[in-house]
Amino acid sequence: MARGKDNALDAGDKVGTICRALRRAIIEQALEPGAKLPEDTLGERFGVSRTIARHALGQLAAEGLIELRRNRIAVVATPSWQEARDAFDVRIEMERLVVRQLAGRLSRAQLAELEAHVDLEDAARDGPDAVSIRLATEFHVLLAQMTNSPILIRYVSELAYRCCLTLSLYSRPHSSECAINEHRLVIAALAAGDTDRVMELMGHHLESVASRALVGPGKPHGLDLMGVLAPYAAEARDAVPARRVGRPRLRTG
Amino acid sequence: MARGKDNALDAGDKVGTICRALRRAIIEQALEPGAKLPEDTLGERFGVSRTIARHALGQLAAEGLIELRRNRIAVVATPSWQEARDAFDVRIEMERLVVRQLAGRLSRAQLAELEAHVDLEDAARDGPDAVSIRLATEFHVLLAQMTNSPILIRYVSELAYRCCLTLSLYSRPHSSECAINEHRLVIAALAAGDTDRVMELMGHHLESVASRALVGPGKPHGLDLMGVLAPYAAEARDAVPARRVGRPRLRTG
DNA sequence: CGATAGGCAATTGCATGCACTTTTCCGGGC
DNA sequence: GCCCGGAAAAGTGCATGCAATTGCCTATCG
Repeated sequence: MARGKDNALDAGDKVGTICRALRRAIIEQALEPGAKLPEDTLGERFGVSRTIARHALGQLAAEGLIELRRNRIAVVATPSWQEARDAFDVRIEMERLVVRQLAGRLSRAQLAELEAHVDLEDAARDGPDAVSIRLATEFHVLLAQMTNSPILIRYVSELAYRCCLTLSLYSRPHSSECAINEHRLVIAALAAGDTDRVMELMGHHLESVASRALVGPGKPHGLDLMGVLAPYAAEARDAVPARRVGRPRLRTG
Repeated sequence: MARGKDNALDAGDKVGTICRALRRAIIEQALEPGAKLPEDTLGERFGVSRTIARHALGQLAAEGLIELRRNRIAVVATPSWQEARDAFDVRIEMERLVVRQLAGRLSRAQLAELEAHVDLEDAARDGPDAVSIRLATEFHVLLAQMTNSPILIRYVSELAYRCCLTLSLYSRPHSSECAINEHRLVIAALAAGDTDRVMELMGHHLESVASRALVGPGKPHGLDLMGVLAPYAAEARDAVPARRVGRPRLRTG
C-alpha cells in the first residue's frame, strides 16, 4: 500500500468515500445550498490530493447535488423553484413505480426492516432536525433498494437527495410527525399487497412533503464551510492524516 | 492555453467532448458492449492526457454506459438481461411522464421540428442501421428536451442510451419501419392534446421496442477498438494533435 | 501434455507542478 | 463617497511522473 497507510475501512475507494461524506453533509444540511467547495481545501480535509477531490466533485455534479462551472469554485447546488418542482414530480412517479413493484412481494424480514427503520425515525423525532430529515430520506432509499433494480435505486436516491436539498432551501423548519405516520401506512399497504392503494399513499405522501416547499424565497446563509465538514471527513476515515493542515480558511459561502 | 492550441470549436470542455463522442460511438454500436477503453489510448486518440480521459470515463460510468472496476481497464457496459428489462420499465414510465407534460402544449414550431426529425428517420431507413438506431433514440431525447425539465432530459437520455446498448446485445438486426410510424402517431396525439392516448401510445411503442429484445443470449464480439474510434475523435476536434502517436495497439475486446 | 509459478509489460491510482482564469483587494480619479 | 483599474492572491485546468496492481507470457514441474 502507499505511504499513507490508510486504515482498512477505506477499501481504496477514496472518491466514493468523499462522495458519500459530502452527500451526507448535504442532506443533513451541514452544507447549505451555495456553500463553496474548493478542490484543495476538500483534498486537505480528506487527506487526498486535488485530483481525487476533483473527481469526487465531478461525480456529485453528475448527480445534480453540486454545481460545477468552468474555472469557478464548485458550490452546493441551489435548484430553482421550478427545478425543485420538476424533481418532485419525477420522484413521485418513480416512487410509485417502486411501491408498485414491491406491493405484496416483500418478505417478512424486509417488512420488519422497514418497520425498524420507521421506529428509528420515531426515536429521532426529538433529536436534531438534520437526523430526522436524513432518516426520512433514507426510508425512501431503503424501499428503492428492495427492488433490486440498480437503476431504480440510483434514480430514487438521487432524486431523494435533490429533494432534500430543495427542502433546505424553500421549506420551513420541518415537522416530521405526519410523515412518519405516512411511512407506516405505506408499509401496511405493502404488506397487504394492495398495489393501487400503496401507489396512492406514496403519491400523496410525497405530494404533501412537496407542498411544504411551496412558499418562502429561501433564507440567505453563511457558514463555516470547512469546519462543518470536519466530522464527516473524520467519520469517513478515522482521522485525517493530511500532511500539512494549517488552520483551514473560513469561508462563508 | 497550453502548448496545444486547440481549435476553437472545442470550447474548453474537453471532458464533455470526449463523453459525447464515446456516447455516440456506443449508441451507433461502433463500440460494442465489452469493448475495452484504456485511459491512455483514449487520451492519445482525443489529444488529451490520461487525466481527462479518466475523468470522462468516470462520467460515463455514472451514466451506466461503461463499467469501471478498480485497477481494471474500463469496458463498455454489458447489462444483464434483467438490468435491461429494468431499464426499459423505468424508461417507459419516464417517457409517459414526458408526453403527459407535453400533450397539447407544443408550439407549432416544435411539432414541425418533431416531424422533421421523423422525416430524417424515414430518409435514413435505407442507410446503415447505426444511423437509424441513433436517430430513433434521438427522437425520444428530443421529446424530453421539449419539457425543459433538466432532470427529465437527463434521465430520459441516459435511459435511452442504455436501452440502445441493450438492443445491440440482445436484439436482432433492427427493423425500424413500425417504430417510425409509431413516432408519427405520437406526434399526432401530442398535437391533438390527447393526454391519455399519447401516454398509451408511448407505452406501447416502447414496450414493442423492448419486446424485440426478448430472446438471444447476445453475440460474442471482437473488434478493432481504437481504430473504430477514430472518426468520432476526428469529429470532436478536427484533427488530433496528439504528440506522439505510434500505431495504436489493436485491441479485440 | 496440462497445470502452475514467476517475471515482465501494460495499465491504473494518485500526487504534484505549471499555466491560465477568476476573484479580491487596494489606490486613484471623478 | 462611489466607481473604476490594475496587481496580487486564490483557485481551477491539465499534463506528467512514479508507485502499485493486474494480466499475460513463458519456463518449469508434475
